[in-house]
Amino acid sequence: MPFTDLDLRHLRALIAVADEGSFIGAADALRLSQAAISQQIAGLERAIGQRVFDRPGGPKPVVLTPAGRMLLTSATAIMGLLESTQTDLQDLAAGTGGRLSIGTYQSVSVQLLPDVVSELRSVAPELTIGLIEHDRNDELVAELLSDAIDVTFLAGPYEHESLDLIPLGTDPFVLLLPANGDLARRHPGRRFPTTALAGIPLVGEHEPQYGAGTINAGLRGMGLRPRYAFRSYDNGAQQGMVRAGVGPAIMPLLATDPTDPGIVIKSLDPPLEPRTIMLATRKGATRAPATETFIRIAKRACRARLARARA
Amino acid sequence: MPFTDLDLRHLRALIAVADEGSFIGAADALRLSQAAISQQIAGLERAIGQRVFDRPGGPKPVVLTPAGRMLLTSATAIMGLLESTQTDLQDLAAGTGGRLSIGTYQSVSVQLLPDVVSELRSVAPELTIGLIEHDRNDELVAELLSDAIDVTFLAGPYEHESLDLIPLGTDPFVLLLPANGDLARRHPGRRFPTTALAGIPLVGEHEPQYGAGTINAGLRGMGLRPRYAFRSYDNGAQQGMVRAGVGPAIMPLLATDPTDPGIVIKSLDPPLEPRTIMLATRKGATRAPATETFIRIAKRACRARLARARA
DNA sequence: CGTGTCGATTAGTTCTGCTTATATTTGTAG
DNA sequence: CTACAAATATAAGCAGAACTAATCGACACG
Repeated sequence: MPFTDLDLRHLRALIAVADEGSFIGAADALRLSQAAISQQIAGLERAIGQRVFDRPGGPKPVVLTPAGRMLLTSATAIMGLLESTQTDLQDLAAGTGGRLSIGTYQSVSVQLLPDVVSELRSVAPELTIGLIEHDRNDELVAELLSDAIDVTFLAGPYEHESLDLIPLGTDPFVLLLPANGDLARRHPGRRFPTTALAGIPLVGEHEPQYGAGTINAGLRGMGLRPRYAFRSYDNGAQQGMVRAGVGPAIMPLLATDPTDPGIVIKSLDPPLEPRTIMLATRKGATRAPATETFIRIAKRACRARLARARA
Repeated sequence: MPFTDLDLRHLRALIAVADEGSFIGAADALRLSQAAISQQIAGLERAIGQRVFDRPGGPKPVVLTPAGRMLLTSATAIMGLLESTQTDLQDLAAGTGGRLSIGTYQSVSVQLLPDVVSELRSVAPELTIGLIEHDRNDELVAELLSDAIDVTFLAGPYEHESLDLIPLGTDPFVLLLPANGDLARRHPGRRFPTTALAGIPLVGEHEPQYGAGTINAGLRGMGLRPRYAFRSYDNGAQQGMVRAGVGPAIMPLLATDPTDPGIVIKSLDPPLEPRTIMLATRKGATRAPATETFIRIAKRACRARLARARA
């Protein structure tokens, strides 16, 4: 802890005297008495152990010593830093500036975020938006708790004692089949009996990810023992494998591309417990206005997007 | 002037609390009571108009708000800057660090400075030495008065009301003749009658420089009207012209290279008023210890160099 | 539902910083 | 050389800020 006797008053006085060329001028500029400036500078010189001004006496202006020049450089830098910090803080309070870092995962990044970010940009053009993508909830939570991000999307069901969770909506798991395969022909309706998947190798995610765990748990809960013919982290790759006939896939609706003519999408009967899309912030932590704005926009956009997808 | 209510105390408290995770810990670290920290942080929050910590209550650690993080970033930067400034100031006081900028002119740069700088380096290895070279006194003085340099060599006679002048020695004007020319044969002694230069075109400096003015004034004072066959800013070039038989040159002894076999050096009789080599600093201005050291070394080196040259 | 661990608040004291008034220093004019 | 002008330094007193000690209130944990 440097300069325990030093104070911003001292630095302000130093700058003012250097600017004005006299103690009296500085006193005038700072709305203080000449004696106050004299004492400030004396205190400053006592604190650093060296003189910062030469006082020629009489009507001549005071001039900086080498030590004074050195300290003045730091003092102006500090004042500049404080000034910019002040405007940054005001921007932060207004929600119009600063930086907002958002944690996401793949399907959200692709399906939901573009709408949210573009709307956020139109509301707060000066805001810098940062994205960090992970595919596992616990990685996103770790980023949040280390303050690397301000807010994150999470896939539920999920509970965590240090988080405030904001549900945005539920994203049902659906079945993807090749458009002209056996299974699609055998079950032409919009629904597909889940048990009919017994013994069929699936296309899915790798184990450690969120989706695979809940899908497998749900299937096992119906007495099925899922096996996989192909696994990928990438939603597009999974869909491609389905199209190529490698096997059917169970994916969250938002992770699919329903415009693909090579596949058909069917709902499962009985359904798996749907994925919840949530936002999370640190429990009890003050949110920046920009974060609040983001949450509001995300709620609305998510509702709209899910309604569109179900249609 | 930003944050007139803000104080280094506040920033120190902010840093301590952020480090320790609790007000009590920070109070302990700063050797203050818990109430003091609480009031510091309250004052800080009042100054910036926003909360910097969320207090969860109970045994949980306090956490920074977005505004707190922003301010903490600036606060640590400021403390770091102050810390480095502190060590810089100590180096400056000890004369072992920092920067010393020296103004010079050509003959000093070539003949005197190498010795001085090398000795200065051995005494204060951490010192950064800067050189600024001009050939006219007033340019050097301008640099000094604008604080661009700490000290400068000057060629005298010279007076200036805002300068402290330190004479280092006198450097006599000597005559350079081609070793085997008419003039050298006609005046074989160590001295040369100045009036015998009447009507002979000389080699010399361009007008605006220091030397030319005093040389011409001195010659005119003896009834001569000097004319020039060749002029150059460069001392070596002038000496080369003498060697090539273009004409004789009058130069300060220190500007000559006496080891050149193609020329002979003679003293003038009667002599011109010799050039004084001086150092100058701002009048009444505190000198950094490094500057004092430099002056001491320069005095000694100059005396030694002039004695050697006269031999 | 008490108990422990925090932070906030209050009251009182100390100390710092400011102001007014005066002394001191330096340069300049007569 | 003296007097004056213009600047900083110093002294004394006062007002306000900051600190301490003690107490209160909130929250978590057992």
